[in-house]
Amino acid sequence: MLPSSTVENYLKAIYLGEGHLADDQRLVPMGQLASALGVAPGTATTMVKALAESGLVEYEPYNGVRLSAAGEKLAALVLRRHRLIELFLVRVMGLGWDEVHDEAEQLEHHVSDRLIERIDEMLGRPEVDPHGDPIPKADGHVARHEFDTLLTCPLGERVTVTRVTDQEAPFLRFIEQHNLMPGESIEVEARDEVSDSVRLKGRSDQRITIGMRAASKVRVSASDASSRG
Amino acid sequence: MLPSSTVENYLKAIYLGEGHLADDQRLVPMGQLASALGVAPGTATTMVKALAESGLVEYEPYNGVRLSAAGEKLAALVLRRHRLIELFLVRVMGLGWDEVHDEAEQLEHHVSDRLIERIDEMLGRPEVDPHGDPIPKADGHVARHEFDTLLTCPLGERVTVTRVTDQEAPFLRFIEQHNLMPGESIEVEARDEVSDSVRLKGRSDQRITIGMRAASKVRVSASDASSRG
DNA sequence: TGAATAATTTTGACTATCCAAAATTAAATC
DNA sequence: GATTTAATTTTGGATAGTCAAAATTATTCA
Ligand SMILES: [Mn+2]
Ligand SMILES: [Mn+2]
Ligand SMILES: [Mn+2]
Ligand SMILES: [Mn+2]
Repeated sequence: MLPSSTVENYLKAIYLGEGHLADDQRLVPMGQLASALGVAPGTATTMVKALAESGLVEYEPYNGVRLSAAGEKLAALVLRRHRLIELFLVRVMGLGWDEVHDEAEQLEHHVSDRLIERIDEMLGRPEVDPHGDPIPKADGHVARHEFDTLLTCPLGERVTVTRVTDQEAPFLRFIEQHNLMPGESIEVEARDEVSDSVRLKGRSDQRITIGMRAASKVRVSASDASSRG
Repeated sequence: MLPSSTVENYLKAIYLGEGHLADDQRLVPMGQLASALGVAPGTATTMVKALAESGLVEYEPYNGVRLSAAGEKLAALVLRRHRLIELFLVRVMGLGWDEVHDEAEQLEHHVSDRLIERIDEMLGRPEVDPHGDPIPKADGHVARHEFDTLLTCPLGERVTVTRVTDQEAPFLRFIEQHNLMPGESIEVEARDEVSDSVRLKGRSDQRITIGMRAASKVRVSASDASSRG
């Protein structure tokens, strides 16, 4: 009865897919799901129908799929394992933040509850992973902070990077090389629609200009008093 | 082309099964293999024929199966991962030596070469796992020490426990509770065929009497100068 | 050496997961 | 509103791994 790694991957992909959507209409389209998982569309359809049978998702033909309460809890626990493992690999094993995602993608399905509890304890019950993604609690509850991106935050004010929402290694290495990792204090100097670019002032007034697509993947919060690492 | 965890488990079971046998006639019978893996006999037959197709084993119908050179190397690498993981879980994560085997049984298939290298480095290139089992090198080479068991070692001489060849948690807990773990210095006082028992003098002259079956699972070496932790 | 027993292999069938291509439905466009 | 396009589902088929039970081969033992 325990879910296979395939099932866990589907649930997680739906969970993450739902994130992009509004609170009411949170149906993930089949096409998006299939491409997120790297399977053919028909495969996703078949699989989702099976998941619906076992009560983990609700499926609306031609519209998409959403998680049931049970499915959402399971997905959150997979994500918890994933993110705790990522942080563990960076902090304890000394791996780079750009190489832990793929490793966690495998291990998240094969680590026992007992070991996860050990890791959580050893890391001091952390709230976020190396990319700033929140770590769900053991009961499946997730703290959902809403942050601005570099596209929506105020201009000319110091802000702190809180989260980088792209797991691709080359992007993460770029972020690291330019001191834009979570915790860094930066400022958006200007945005230009025409050139599709955003100009930043980074650590020690270092200037960088990045594209808007990239800018939308960096989340920030106001750099004043109230914050939690 | 990379082997599935099922294939890895078969190769490892054959490798370990061969251990019991003499150097010439090292064919593992199908029945033993099937029961080691917890599958039906017919399943093992089918699977072994497939392994033979891909050149990982040599299969003699009605006689049994042995590893090819390629299969032996693969098996040794799986065992390397298994044992490094066990030691890591005990030394770094603080798990008990009686609970790491099952965890390692899963993780051995899903940990990357990179992470294994990190673990090996972090542990200081260890030679043996928490049970005293030798850890194969990255090239597949294994140091095969031959040790006496408590059934064959000299009577009335101090010896050092080097290895405990049973992974069952209750047995390991028994060993631990009576200070018979690898590294402990003990002495066999007497053996009695009739009562099927072996009397030991343990740490601080503590006396224990165990059965011969159990005694055969504890390996020891002479307690004098030359030894390697 | 012939029958009884034990080990092994074969057969037929099942589940989970996947793909390619055809068929269908929905959305967009004229 | 009819037609083209895009998304989705269906169909037919494949692979890996498994089991139960029947058939076969080997072994034991009288
Ligand atoms: Mn995964
Ligand atoms: Mn992450
Ligand atoms: Mn295993
Ligand atoms: Mn071991």
